[in-house]
Order: sequence, then structure tokens, then C-alpha cells
Amino acid sequence: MKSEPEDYSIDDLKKEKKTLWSGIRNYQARNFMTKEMKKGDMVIFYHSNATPPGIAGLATVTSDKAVADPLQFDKKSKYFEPRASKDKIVWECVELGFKEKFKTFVSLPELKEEKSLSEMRLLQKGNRLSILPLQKSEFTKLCKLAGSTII
DNA sequence: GCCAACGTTGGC
DNA sequence: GCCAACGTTGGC
Repeated sequence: MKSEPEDYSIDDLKKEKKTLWSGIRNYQARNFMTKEMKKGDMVIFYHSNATPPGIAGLATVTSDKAVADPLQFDKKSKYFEPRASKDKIVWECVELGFKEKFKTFVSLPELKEEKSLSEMRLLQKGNRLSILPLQKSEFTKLCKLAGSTII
């Protein structure tokens, strides 16, 4: 899952321990949260639009399932959704809990050098989705490269 | 349903 | 700031 560290970084998650992944306004990304993600799933936290961009840490899904994104009801939010009501929820999101900040930040250029990661969705051309699925082998490889404590 | 215009993401 | 590669909107 991507986040711009200026908006929300792995350090912010570490401080808060958990956060609602609100503000996702892309149907494909939303569908990953509503249909694919389950409590306990592990998440690689990626810093996008950073210098350099790369993988910064580990999080885990802490909500049983996706819940209504509260920002869709907030008229003052840029994520306000006029089509939404309490009976007609448009945007949903999961809650994430902090796991660890990686010992080694692995930058995007470094990820691109890894042959075994060449099929990873994140590295495919034109993939701007902020939530992307990973193969288990890719997840393990990323954790190894980053010196994760869970490997 | 098609498609042009526009908006967004995110690397560089 | 630039721009490729999307996604979305809205007229027809």
C-alpha cells in the first residue's frame, strides 16, 4: 500500500499504532480492500512521491472487514462524496496496524535491480494504483531485502 | 456505447 | 515542473 510520506509515513503509523486507510477514491483500490483483504493480512508500506520512493515498513490489517470511509460524509474534506449517504456507502476502507519500520529502506531503483521481483505489480509500467496485490514469494523477498524481523 | 477533454498519480 | 499512463466525466 502506497502513501506519500509527507501525508502519512511509516513513522506516523508507528506513532499512532493504527489508522483507517481512508481517502482511497479509486474503485480498483477500494475493491482490494473490500473483497481481497482480511484481518491479519500483511502489508508492505510503500513511500511514494518520496526522495527516493521505496518500501519503508510493515503493517497488518486490523479490521475484520472494510468499513465505511468517514471522509465521504465530511463536506469539508476533499474526499467528500455527494452521492454517499449512511444508507448508501460508496467508499470503504480497512484499518491498518503498525508492525515494524524496516531496518533497511529499500528504494525503487534497488527493487528494480532484483530479477525475482520483475513481475511485481508495483514495478509494471503504468501502474498507479495505490493498493496492489503481492505474490507470497515477492512479499518474502521484500522482507528479506529490508532486513525484516519477521523472516 | 464512444470518445474527447480533463484530472490524477507518481517517477524523474 | 514535466510528462506518461492511466481513470473519470459528460456530451452526443
